[in-house]
Amino acid sequence: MIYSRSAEYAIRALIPLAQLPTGEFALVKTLAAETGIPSHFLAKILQDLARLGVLKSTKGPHGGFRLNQPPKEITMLRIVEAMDGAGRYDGCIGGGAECNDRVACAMHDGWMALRSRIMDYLGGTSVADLAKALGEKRRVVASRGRRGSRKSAGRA
Amino acid sequence: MIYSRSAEYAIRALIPLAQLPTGEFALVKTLAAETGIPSHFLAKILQDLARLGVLKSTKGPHGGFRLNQPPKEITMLRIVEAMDGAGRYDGCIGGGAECNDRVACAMHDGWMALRSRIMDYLGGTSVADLAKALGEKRRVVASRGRRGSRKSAGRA
DNA sequence: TGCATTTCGGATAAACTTGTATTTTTCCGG
DNA sequence: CCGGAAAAATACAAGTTTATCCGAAATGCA
Repeated sequence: MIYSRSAEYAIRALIPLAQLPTGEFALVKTLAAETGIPSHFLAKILQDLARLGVLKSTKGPHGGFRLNQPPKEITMLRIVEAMDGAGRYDGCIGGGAECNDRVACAMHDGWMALRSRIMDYLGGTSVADLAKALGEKRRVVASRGRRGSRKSAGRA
Repeated sequence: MIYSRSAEYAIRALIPLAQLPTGEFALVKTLAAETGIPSHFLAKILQDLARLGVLKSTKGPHGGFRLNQPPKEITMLRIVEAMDGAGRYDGCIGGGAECNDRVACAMHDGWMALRSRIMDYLGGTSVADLAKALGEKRRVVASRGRRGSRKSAGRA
C-alpha cells in the first residue's frame, strides 16, 4: 500500500463527514458503522484530526465530529502527512535519507518521476472530490444493478 | 515509502551482485559492508531470494551468493512481490479488498491510474537497469566533484 | 444541580516488521 | 577424514503499527 492503514481510515471517514449537512455533527459510532472501521481506533484518528484543526469536535449530547474547513481544502496528501508524518515520500526508495542529484543512487531519477505522480494525485484530490466521485460511482453501480445483477450485464 | 524496508534491502543488495564477474560468489559480509545493511538481516533476505530461485548460494569456503538468472530478467516488481507478498498494490487504497468497477469506491479510478504508473516503473526497471544507472550516476558525480565540491558547480 | 451523552486521553495488548544472536548443516582443502 | 569457512535455520529481542478498553472531563438538558 501507498500509505498506512491509519491514513486510509482517516480518508475514508472524512468522506461521510463531507456529505453531512453543514454544521451538523456525526457520532464516531455512526461513522464507524458506515465505514466498517473499528470504532475505538477511528475515535483516536478523529481526535488527531481534530487536534490538527481538520475536524471540530464537541462533547456531550448532540456532540460528535464535523469538518472544520471546506472539504475542497482537505487534500489526501494533507491527511497522509498528518497520519504518517510529513516526508513520507521524501526519501529515495534507494534508501539514502539524503538522496539528491549529487549522490550516486541507482533509483533516484526514476523514483523522482514516479514520486511527483504520487504527490500530484494525493495533493490534487480533495475530500470534496472523493465525496463527489463516490456519489457518481454509486449512481452508476445502482443503475447497472437495476438491469440484472450478473456481472457485465447487457451486451458485452 | 512505497515498499517495505526488506524489499529495499533486497533491491540494494542485488545491484552489487549484478556487477560481479559472471559466476563469482559474494559473501554476505562483503555485501553488507558495501550497502550498509545489517548483515544478519541481509542474510535472511538473501536466503529468501535464493529459495525463490533469484539467487544461487553455496556454503563453505569460496561460497556465498550470486545471481541465478540474467539481471535483465530480475525486475524491481518481482523483488517487491517476493518480499512484501504479491498483490501489494492490488487492493484499492480506499480499503475494500475487492474493489472493481461494480463497487462504489471514491478512490478507485484515480488510484488505478496511479497504480499502473507504479507497476510500470517497478515492472519496467530491472536490476541490470539499476546497475547501469548507478554506474552512470557515479561518473557524473565524480566528474562534478573533480571541478569543485560546492553544490551546483559550474554556471548555474 | 444532577444526569445522560459523548469525546478525550492514557493504558494495555496483539500483530507485524525489523534487527540480533546462536546453533546446525554443508562444503572445501589438506 | 578432519577442521575451518560459509550459508541455513532457528530462536529471540526490540520497535512500530494496529487495535481495544476504561476512566475522566466536558457538554447540554431537565
